[in-house]
Amino acid sequence: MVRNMVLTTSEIDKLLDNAKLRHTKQRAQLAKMLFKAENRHFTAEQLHKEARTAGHTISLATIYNTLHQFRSAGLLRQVIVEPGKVYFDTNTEPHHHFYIEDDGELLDVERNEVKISTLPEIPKNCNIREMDVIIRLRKK
Amino acid sequence: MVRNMVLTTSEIDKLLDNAKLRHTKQRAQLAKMLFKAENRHFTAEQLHKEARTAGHTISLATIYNTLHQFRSAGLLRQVIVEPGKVYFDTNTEPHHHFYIEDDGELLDVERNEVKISTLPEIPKNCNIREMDVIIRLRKK
DNA sequence: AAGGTTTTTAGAACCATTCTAAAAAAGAAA
DNA sequence: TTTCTTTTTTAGAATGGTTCTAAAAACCTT
Repeated sequence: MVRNMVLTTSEIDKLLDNAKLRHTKQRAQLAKMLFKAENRHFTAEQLHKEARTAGHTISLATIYNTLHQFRSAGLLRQVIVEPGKVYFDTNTEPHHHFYIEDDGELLDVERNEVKISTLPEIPKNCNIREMDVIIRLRKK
Repeated sequence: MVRNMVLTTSEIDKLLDNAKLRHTKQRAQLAKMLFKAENRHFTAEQLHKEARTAGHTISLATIYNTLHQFRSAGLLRQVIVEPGKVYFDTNTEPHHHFYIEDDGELLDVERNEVKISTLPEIPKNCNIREMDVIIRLRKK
Protein backbone atom coordinates (compact mmCIF):
# COMPACT_ATOMS: atom_id res chain seq x y z
CA MET A 1 0.00 0.00 0.00
CA VAL A 2 1.19 3.47 -0.86
CA ARG A 3 1.30 5.70 2.15
CA ASN A 4 2.55 9.04 1.07
CA MET A 5 -0.28 10.97 2.68
CA VAL A 6 -3.51 10.54 4.59
CA LEU A 7 -5.47 7.54 3.35
CA THR A 8 -8.62 8.10 1.34
CA THR A 9 -11.88 6.58 2.44
CA SER A 10 -11.64 3.87 -0.18
CA GLU A 11 -8.11 3.03 0.86
CA ILE A 12 -9.32 2.59 4.41
CA ASP A 13 -12.11 0.37 3.12
CA LYS A 14 -9.52 -1.74 1.37
CA LEU A 15 -7.32 -1.88 4.45
CA LEU A 16 -10.18 -3.09 6.64
CA ASP A 17 -11.25 -5.59 3.99
CA ASN A 18 -7.77 -7.01 3.81
CA ALA A 19 -7.67 -7.27 7.57
CA LYS A 20 -11.05 -9.03 7.45
CA LEU A 21 -12.48 -6.51 9.84
CA ARG A 22 -15.89 -4.94 9.62
CA HIS A 23 -16.02 -1.29 8.76
CA THR A 24 -16.85 0.75 11.80
CA LYS A 25 -16.46 4.40 12.58
CA GLN A 26 -13.84 3.75 15.25
CA ARG A 27 -11.67 1.46 13.17
CA ALA A 28 -11.75 3.86 10.25
CA GLN A 29 -10.83 6.79 12.48
CA LEU A 30 -7.91 4.94 14.01
CA ALA A 31 -6.71 3.67 10.64
CA LYS A 32 -6.78 7.20 9.32
CA MET A 33 -4.77 8.44 12.30
CA LEU A 34 -2.20 5.68 12.11
CA PHE A 35 -1.44 4.80 8.53
CA LYS A 36 0.09 7.89 7.05
CA ALA A 37 3.32 8.53 5.23
CA GLU A 38 5.42 8.51 8.36
CA ASN A 39 5.72 5.50 10.55
CA ARG A 40 5.09 6.13 14.18
CA HIS A 41 5.51 4.73 17.66
CA PHE A 42 2.85 5.20 20.29
CA THR A 43 1.16 3.65 23.29
CA ALA A 44 -2.54 2.88 23.61
CA GLU A 45 -2.98 5.71 26.09
CA GLN A 46 -1.26 8.21 23.82
CA LEU A 47 -3.44 7.21 20.89
CA HIS A 48 -6.53 7.45 23.03
CA LYS A 49 -5.68 10.97 24.09
CA GLU A 50 -4.89 11.90 20.50
CA ALA A 51 -8.20 10.53 19.26
CA ARG A 52 -10.17 12.44 21.88
CA THR A 53 -8.28 15.60 21.06
CA ALA A 54 -9.17 15.09 17.40
CA GLY A 55 -12.80 15.09 18.49
CA HIS A 56 -13.46 11.38 18.13
CA THR A 57 -15.47 9.55 20.75
CA ILE A 58 -13.77 6.29 21.35
CA SER A 59 -13.19 4.32 24.49
CA LEU A 60 -9.86 3.07 25.71
CA ALA A 61 -11.15 -0.50 25.47
CA THR A 62 -11.82 -0.01 21.78
CA ILE A 63 -8.35 1.40 21.28
CA TYR A 64 -6.88 -1.76 22.79
CA ASN A 65 -9.22 -4.04 20.84
CA THR A 66 -8.45 -2.33 17.57
CA LEU A 67 -4.71 -2.22 18.11
CA HIS A 68 -4.68 -5.94 18.72
CA GLN A 69 -6.80 -6.57 15.65
CA PHE A 70 -4.51 -4.42 13.53
CA ARG A 71 -1.60 -6.29 14.96
CA SER A 72 -3.07 -9.70 14.14
CA ALA A 73 -3.65 -8.42 10.64
CA GLY A 74 0.00 -7.53 10.33
CA LEU A 75 -0.58 -3.80 10.23
CA LEU A 76 1.19 -3.07 13.51
CA ARG A 77 3.85 -4.59 15.65
CA GLN A 78 4.61 -4.30 19.33
CA VAL A 79 7.86 -3.02 20.73
CA ILE A 80 8.85 -3.90 24.28
CA VAL A 81 11.50 -1.64 25.71
CA GLU A 82 10.25 -0.60 29.09
CA PRO A 83 8.58 -2.42 31.92
CA GLY A 84 4.88 -1.81 32.26
CA LYS A 85 4.06 -0.32 28.91
CA VAL A 86 3.80 -1.48 25.33
CA TYR A 87 4.66 0.58 22.31
CA PHE A 88 3.05 -0.03 18.94
CA ASP A 89 4.89 0.58 15.71
CA THR A 90 3.33 1.16 12.29
CA ASN A 91 6.51 -0.04 10.65
CA THR A 92 6.03 -3.76 10.20
CA GLU A 93 9.14 -4.34 8.12
CA PRO A 94 12.00 -6.05 9.93
CA HIS A 95 13.97 -3.24 11.55
CA HIS A 96 15.46 -2.11 14.81
CA HIS A 97 15.21 0.71 17.33
CA PHE A 98 16.92 3.45 19.16
CA TYR A 99 15.31 4.01 22.51
CA ILE A 100 16.02 7.37 24.12
CA GLU A 101 15.63 6.49 27.75
CA ASP A 102 15.48 10.07 29.00
CA ASP A 103 12.16 10.76 27.35
CA GLY A 104 10.84 7.36 26.31
CA GLU A 105 11.18 8.04 22.61
CA LEU A 106 11.55 5.30 20.03
CA LEU A 107 13.29 5.83 16.68
CA ASP A 108 13.48 3.39 13.81
CA VAL A 109 16.77 1.96 12.69
CA GLU A 110 16.55 0.42 9.24
CA ARG A 111 17.38 -3.20 8.94
CA ASN A 112 20.41 -2.60 6.74
CA GLU A 113 21.89 -0.08 9.17
CA VAL A 114 22.77 -2.93 11.51
CA LYS A 115 24.86 -5.64 9.91
CA ILE A 116 25.02 -8.82 11.89
CA SER A 117 27.72 -11.09 10.55
CA THR A 118 27.69 -13.84 13.14
CA LEU A 119 24.73 -15.44 14.81
CA PRO A 120 24.79 -17.92 17.68
CA GLU A 121 23.68 -21.47 17.17
CA ILE A 122 19.93 -21.69 17.61
CA PRO A 123 18.78 -24.12 20.30
CA LYS A 124 17.51 -27.27 18.66
CA ASN A 125 13.76 -27.58 18.27
CA CYS A 126 13.54 -23.82 17.88
CA ASN A 127 13.01 -21.43 15.02
CA ILE A 128 13.78 -17.75 14.96
CA ARG A 129 10.57 -15.78 14.99
CA GLU A 130 12.09 -12.36 15.14
CA MET A 131 15.22 -10.56 16.11
CA ASP A 132 15.14 -7.26 17.94
CA VAL A 133 18.06 -4.93 18.33
CA ILE A 134 17.47 -2.14 20.79
CA ILE A 135 20.11 0.54 21.12
CA ARG A 136 19.47 2.33 24.37
CA LEU A 137 20.57 5.94 24.38
CA ARG A 138 21.11 8.61 26.96
CA LYS A 139 21.15 12.28 26.18
CA LYS A 140 24.46 14.01 26.71
CA MET B 1 34.56 -12.29 42.16
CA VAL B 2 34.98 -16.00 41.68
CA ARG B 3 31.69 -17.79 41.50
CA ASN B 4 32.33 -21.41 40.97
CA MET B 5 30.12 -22.52 43.82
CA VAL B 6 27.94 -21.25 46.62
CA LEU B 7 29.40 -18.14 48.24
CA THR B 8 30.86 -18.39 51.70
CA THR B 9 29.66 -16.15 54.48
CA SER B 10 32.69 -13.94 54.20
CA GLU B 11 32.26 -13.64 50.46
CA ILE B 12 28.73 -12.47 51.04
CA ASP B 13 30.03 -9.98 53.60
CA LYS B 14 32.41 -8.68 50.98
CA LEU B 15 29.70 -8.51 48.36
CA LEU B 16 27.42 -6.47 50.62
CA ASP B 17 30.31 -4.25 51.68
CA ASN B 18 31.17 -3.53 48.06
CA ALA B 19 27.55 -2.73 47.35
CA LYS B 20 27.56 -0.41 50.38
CA LEU B 21 24.60 -2.25 51.84
CA ARG B 22 24.14 -3.19 55.44
CA HIS B 23 24.31 -6.83 56.30
CA THR B 24 20.88 -8.21 56.98
CA LYS B 25 19.56 -11.71 57.04
CA GLN B 26 17.37 -11.18 54.00
CA ARG B 27 20.06 -9.64 51.83
CA ALA B 28 22.49 -12.38 52.72
CA GLN B 29 19.93 -15.08 51.94
CA LEU B 30 19.11 -13.60 48.59
CA ALA B 31 22.77 -13.09 47.71
CA LYS B 32 23.45 -16.70 48.55
CA MET B 33 20.58 -17.84 46.35
CA LEU B 34 21.55 -15.67 43.42
CA PHE B 35 25.29 -15.49 43.08
CA LYS B 36 26.41 -18.98 42.31
CA ALA B 37 28.44 -20.48 39.52
CA GLU B 38 25.66 -20.37 36.99
CA ASN B 39 24.08 -17.20 35.89
CA ARG B 40 20.35 -17.14 36.04
CA HIS B 41 17.23 -15.33 34.90
CA PHE B 42 14.24 -14.90 37.15
CA THR B 43 11.38 -12.64 38.10
CA ALA B 44 10.72 -11.16 41.53
CA GLU B 45 7.77 -13.47 42.05
CA GLN B 46 9.77 -16.55 41.12
CA LEU B 47 12.53 -15.61 43.52
CA HIS B 48 10.03 -14.95 46.26
CA LYS B 49 8.49 -18.38 45.83
CA GLU B 50 11.92 -19.96 45.76
CA ALA B 51 12.97 -18.21 48.96
CA ARG B 52 9.84 -19.29 50.78
CA THR B 53 10.33 -22.84 49.58
CA ALA B 54 13.89 -22.72 50.93
CA GLY B 55 12.38 -21.88 54.30
CA HIS B 56 13.28 -18.20 54.39
CA THR B 57 10.81 -15.69 55.66
CA ILE B 58 10.98 -12.73 53.38
CA SER B 59 8.31 -10.47 52.03
CA LEU B 60 7.75 -9.68 48.39
CA ALA B 61 8.44 -6.01 49.11
CA THR B 62 11.88 -6.91 50.40
CA ILE B 63 12.54 -8.99 47.32
CA TYR B 64 11.80 -5.97 45.18
CA ASN B 65 13.81 -3.63 47.38
CA THR B 66 16.80 -5.91 47.40
CA LEU B 67 16.73 -6.64 43.69
CA HIS B 68 16.78 -2.93 42.98
CA GLN B 69 19.62 -2.38 45.40
CA PHE B 70 21.63 -5.20 43.85
CA ARG B 71 20.90 -3.72 40.48
CA SER B 72 22.10 -0.27 41.49
CA ALA B 73 25.24 -1.90 42.79
CA GLY B 74 25.84 -3.50 39.41
CA LEU B 75 25.22 -7.04 40.60
CA LEU B 76 22.11 -7.59 38.49
CA ARG B 77 20.61 -6.26 35.33
CA GLN B 78 17.07 -6.15 34.06
CA VAL B 79 15.90 -7.77 30.86
CA ILE B 80 12.72 -6.56 29.22
CA VAL B 81 11.26 -9.03 26.76
CA GLU B 82 7.62 -9.30 27.62
CA PRO B 83 4.94 -6.81 28.51
CA GLY B 84 4.03 -6.67 32.16
CA LYS B 85 6.94 -8.45 33.74
CA VAL B 86 10.59 -7.83 34.38
CA TYR B 87 13.31 -10.44 34.33
CA PHE B 88 16.50 -10.06 36.32
CA ASP B 89 19.79 -11.48 35.14
CA THR B 90 22.83 -12.27 37.26
CA ASN B 91 25.04 -11.94 34.22
CA THR B 92 26.09 -8.29 34.16
CA GLU B 93 28.61 -8.63 31.35
CA PRO B 94 27.50 -7.20 28.01
CA HIS B 95 25.68 -10.05 26.30
CA HIS B 96 22.47 -10.92 24.51
CA HIS B 97 19.50 -13.25 24.82
CA PHE B 98 17.43 -15.93 23.29
CA TYR B 99 13.86 -15.70 24.43
CA ILE B 100 11.79 -18.83 24.01
CA GLU B 101 8.34 -17.36 23.70
CA ASP B 102 6.48 -20.61 24.22
CA ASP B 103 7.55 -20.94 27.82
CA GLY B 104 8.98 -17.55 28.73
CA GLU B 105 12.53 -18.84 29.08
CA LEU B 106 15.58 -16.63 28.68
CA LEU B 107 18.97 -17.97 27.59
CA ASP B 108 22.22 -16.07 27.46
CA VAL B 109 23.99 -15.43 24.20
CA GLU B 110 27.60 -14.43 24.69
CA ARG B 111 28.63 -11.10 23.35
CA ASN B 112 31.05 -12.58 20.83
CA GLU B 113 28.42 -14.92 19.41
CA VAL B 114 26.75 -11.95 17.76
CA LYS B 115 29.06 -9.92 15.55
CA ILE B 116 27.72 -6.58 14.59
CA SER B 117 29.76 -5.07 11.82
CA THR B 118 27.73 -1.97 11.03
CA LEU B 119 26.00 0.36 13.41
CA PRO B 120 23.65 3.22 12.54
CA GLU B 121 24.67 6.77 13.15
CA ILE B 122 23.80 7.72 16.72
CA PRO B 123 21.48 10.72 17.04
CA LYS B 124 23.48 13.75 18.05
CA ASN B 125 23.43 14.65 21.73
CA CYS B 126 23.10 10.99 22.58
CA ASN B 127 25.40 8.28 23.91
CA ILE B 128 24.90 4.57 23.72
CA ARG B 129 24.14 3.23 27.16
CA GLU B 130 23.57 -0.34 26.18
CA MET B 131 22.67 -2.48 23.24
CA ASP B 132 20.29 -5.40 23.55
CA VAL B 133 19.87 -8.12 20.99
CA ILE B 134 16.90 -10.35 21.62
CA ILE B 135 16.44 -13.38 19.41
CA ARG B 136 12.87 -14.50 19.81
CA LEU B 137 12.35 -18.21 19.31
CA ARG B 138 9.42 -20.51 18.81
CA LYS B 139 9.54 -24.19 19.44
CA LYS B 140 9.12 -26.41 16.40
C1' DA C 1 -38.46 -3.42 9.87
C1' DA C 2 -37.00 -7.82 12.42
C1' DG C 3 -33.71 -10.89 13.92
C1' DG C 4 -29.22 -12.42 14.74
C1' DT C 5 -24.37 -11.21 15.04
C1' DT C 6 -20.53 -8.19 15.95
C1' DT C 7 -18.70 -4.11 18.04
C1' DT C 8 -18.35 -0.66 21.41
C1' DT C 9 -18.47 0.80 25.92
C1' DA C 10 -18.12 1.94 31.07
C1' DG C 11 -16.58 0.20 34.69
C1' DA C 12 -14.81 -3.75 37.23
C1' DA C 13 -11.06 -6.87 37.60
C1' DC C 14 -6.32 -8.09 37.20
C1' DC C 15 -1.60 -8.31 38.34
C1' DA C 16 3.13 -6.92 38.61
C1' DT C 17 5.11 -3.40 40.94
C1' DT C 18 5.52 0.54 44.17
C1' DC C 19 4.22 2.98 48.20
C1' DT C 20 3.12 3.69 53.14
C1' DA C 21 3.72 3.81 57.70
C1' DA C 22 4.50 1.07 61.57
C1' DA C 23 7.28 -2.69 63.71
C1' DA C 24 11.78 -4.87 63.83
C1' DA C 25 16.64 -4.93 63.34
C1' DA C 26 21.06 -2.80 63.16
C1' DG C 27 24.61 0.41 64.58
C1' DA C 28 26.54 3.96 67.60
C1' DA C 29 27.31 6.00 71.92
C1' DA C 30 27.56 5.96 76.59
C1' DT D 1 24.52 -3.76 78.20
C1' DT D 2 21.15 0.02 77.73
C1' DT D 3 19.53 3.76 75.18
C1' DC D 4 19.01 6.36 71.16
C1' DT D 5 18.97 7.00 66.20
C1' DT D 6 18.87 5.27 61.69
C1' DT D 7 17.96 1.74 58.47
C1' DT D 8 15.39 -2.22 57.03
C1' DT D 9 11.55 -5.14 56.73
C1' DT D 10 6.88 -5.87 56.43
C1' DA D 11 1.69 -6.29 55.50
C1' DG D 12 -1.36 -4.31 53.21
C1' DA D 13 -2.97 -0.44 50.42
C1' DA D 14 -2.29 2.00 46.20
C1' DT D 15 -0.98 2.40 41.39
C1' DG D 16 -1.20 2.02 36.47
C1' DG D 17 -1.35 -0.24 32.22
C1' DT D 18 -4.05 -3.75 30.36
C1' DT D 19 -7.84 -7.13 30.03
C1' DC D 20 -12.40 -8.67 31.08
C1' DT D 21 -17.49 -8.41 31.48
C1' DA D 22 -21.90 -7.87 30.20
C1' DA D 23 -25.09 -4.65 28.46
C1' DA D 24 -26.12 -1.20 24.88
C1' DA D 25 -25.26 0.22 20.22
C1' DA D 26 -24.14 -0.60 15.58
C1' DC D 27 -24.11 -3.57 11.84
C1' DC D 28 -25.72 -6.98 8.33
C1' DT D 29 -29.01 -9.96 6.22
C1' DT D 30 -33.44 -11.11 4.97
